[in-house]
Amino acid sequence: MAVTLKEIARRTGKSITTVSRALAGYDDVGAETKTLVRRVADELGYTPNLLAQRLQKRRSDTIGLILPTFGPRFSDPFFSEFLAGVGNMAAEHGYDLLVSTQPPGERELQVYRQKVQSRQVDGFVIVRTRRQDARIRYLREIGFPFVAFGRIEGDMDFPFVDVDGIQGMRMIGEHLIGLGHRRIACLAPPADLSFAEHRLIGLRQALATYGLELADSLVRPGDLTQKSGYQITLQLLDSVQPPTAIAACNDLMALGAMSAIQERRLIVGRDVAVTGFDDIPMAEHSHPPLTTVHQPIYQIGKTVCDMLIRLLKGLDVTPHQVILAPKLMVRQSCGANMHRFTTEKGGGVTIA
Amino acid sequence: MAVTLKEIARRTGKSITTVSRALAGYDDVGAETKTLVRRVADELGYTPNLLAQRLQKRRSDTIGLILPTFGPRFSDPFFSEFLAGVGNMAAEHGYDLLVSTQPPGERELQVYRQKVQSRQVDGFVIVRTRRQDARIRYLREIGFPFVAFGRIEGDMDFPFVDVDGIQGMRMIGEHLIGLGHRRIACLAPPADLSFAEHRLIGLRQALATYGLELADSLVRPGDLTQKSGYQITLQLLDSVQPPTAIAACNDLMALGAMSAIQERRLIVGRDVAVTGFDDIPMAEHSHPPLTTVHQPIYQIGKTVCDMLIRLLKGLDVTPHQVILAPKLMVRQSCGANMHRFTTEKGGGVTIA
DNA sequence: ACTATACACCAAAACGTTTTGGATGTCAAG
DNA sequence: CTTGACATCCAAAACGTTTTGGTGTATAGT
Repeated sequence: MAVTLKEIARRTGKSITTVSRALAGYDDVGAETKTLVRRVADELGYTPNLLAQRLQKRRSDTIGLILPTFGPRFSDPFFSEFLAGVGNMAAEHGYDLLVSTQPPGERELQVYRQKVQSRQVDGFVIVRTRRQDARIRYLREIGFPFVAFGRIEGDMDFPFVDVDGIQGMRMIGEHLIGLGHRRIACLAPPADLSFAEHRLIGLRQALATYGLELADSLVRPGDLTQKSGYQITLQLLDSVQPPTAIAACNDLMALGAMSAIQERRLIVGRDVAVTGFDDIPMAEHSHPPLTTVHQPIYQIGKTVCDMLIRLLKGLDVTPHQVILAPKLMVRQSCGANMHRFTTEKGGGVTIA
Repeated sequence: MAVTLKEIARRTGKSITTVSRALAGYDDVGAETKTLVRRVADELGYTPNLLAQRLQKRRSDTIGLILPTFGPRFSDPFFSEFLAGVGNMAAEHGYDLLVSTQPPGERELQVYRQKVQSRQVDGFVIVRTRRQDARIRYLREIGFPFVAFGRIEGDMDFPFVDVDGIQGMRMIGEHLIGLGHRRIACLAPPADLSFAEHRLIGLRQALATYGLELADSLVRPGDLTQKSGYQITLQLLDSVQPPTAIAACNDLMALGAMSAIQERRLIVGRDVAVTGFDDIPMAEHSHPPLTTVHQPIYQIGKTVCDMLIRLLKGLDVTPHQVILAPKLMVRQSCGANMHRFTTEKGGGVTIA
């Protein structure tokens, strides 16, 4: 059977109280008693029963993370990296990470409510915020602790971390325009996502600076998967006036776009430029390497989790709203650096 | 404050016992009392305190899943899909999923031990088994419930699900040989992983059937990432006698291999054939689409979790060892189906 | 000799639930 | 009027921990 405080108390001839306090290091326990208790506890391999501890302390020491999945073939390199960041930080502070998957919708909120009411978690990490985010509205309403990755529309008096999507996409836009592109298409995210808006605005800003406009026909909403990037790009390439550049709002769609372009026997970077957003590990090793905007996803996961833990511990959380500057990663899919891409070894055409 | 049984008892004028039993549906509670109690519970929005419930029931209704991550830039599409499968099945049966990340090694086992001893989880899902798997050895030793995805070396009297890697890789080998390849290189997984051995055996078997051998110099162990596939392939291409086909033991490395080949301005499928293993979502939409072996990862996640839950509930778990037949997905990276790849639309050379 | 002050300890309550082992009342049968 | 069966209810114990509010015993100060 599991070893309990009671058992240690019996063996040391002390009371349960004393044993508990000895192990916790209180100084109303004698030095000898302390060492005795600790020795016996070690010998028996005592580990406190967390369930009991949590009931008594009235907190679960658990952080909730509910992944908004879409369908069974859910596979997002973005999330696995984020998860690692959150998970490691949580573990570092002795918190558990309770992970759930639930597509956005009616039931999603139920899950949050249930976890709150049954006191299963002490706080939530919210990912992929929506412009109108029912999760955030609910949690704020009841005053339940959470930290979001991403912003929302309207009142934003809550802790979050976000990357400046406007600036990121503006950099992409300016870079593409600098390379001579004028007909730029955008593979947009679902419109209800917060970052969708930002990224579109950023792209529009870049174009506006040069007196250009983003034609509605060139803004194509996808679902963030490689497949949708692929399909939309095929359509774009088959249109009467295909774009010369495709700015995808995430890397997965950008990779799909590259596949589509290559399938049409066109050269990415030369015939059509492609850019992404996220800088997932794969971006660096795709062919050609993907020009994109770097988000330190792992680090963001850690930061978000750290902020939440500070919040839970009642510590000061400043700044409680962090907007990170994105970093443009110019590689070859945009047509810049083509010399590297073509001459390095295998010969072939050199475009200086 | 939170609503408790006590509060309901107070309001209904019944005892805590009766309230508890009424809600649980015991039939030693009068019909009227039952409805009364339920009504009041509903009105107050009662949700049982899971911490208390679990302490009393001496189980955590929680399944542990510890991801063996490597480094901070951990990003494996394989895991996110598996996670979704496990998570959904767990949720369906009212179980929580406790996710942790921990690189293999000394500390990893500590984490398992700690979760077991503190009664944080009722059972584990083990992923990416090693040939000598300390996790499995430990859990078996203490008789703690778990189900593994993957096998181990030696005594295998424990529940697991696995895909027949030998057969899968044999199919790959035979397919490549059928296409005329004789110099086949293998991008192998780290040797300590269980499936590494199986896949190499499968490939060797295929070659042996045709009186061929797998030269040691062509077996290159990687670390399963795209980056390592990329680097190893560059080395292979630069060697005196480059292979005509590269059989990667997972899709990520295969994708890296394709990048490397393309960077050398060679055509994947024509100049060098590439194959993968896993059939991650990305495989279908890479360029060219990746010939690989399909593993129903989401489904495996569900099955593994289901088996574990049955185990925990004391239900019959038969068969408790499942080996799934893999499915060869012939696409274009291997050089088959090249007509589709080249002629579909964009013109260019047709290789019938 | 009396009061402080510190020190070392502990019984009991509490956290919120489920289960155990009755208690009470009613009704029909004997 | 008893007896037994049945239906309905509940006090108390238990799960394993932490905290509260003490008690008792030296030692020091007056």
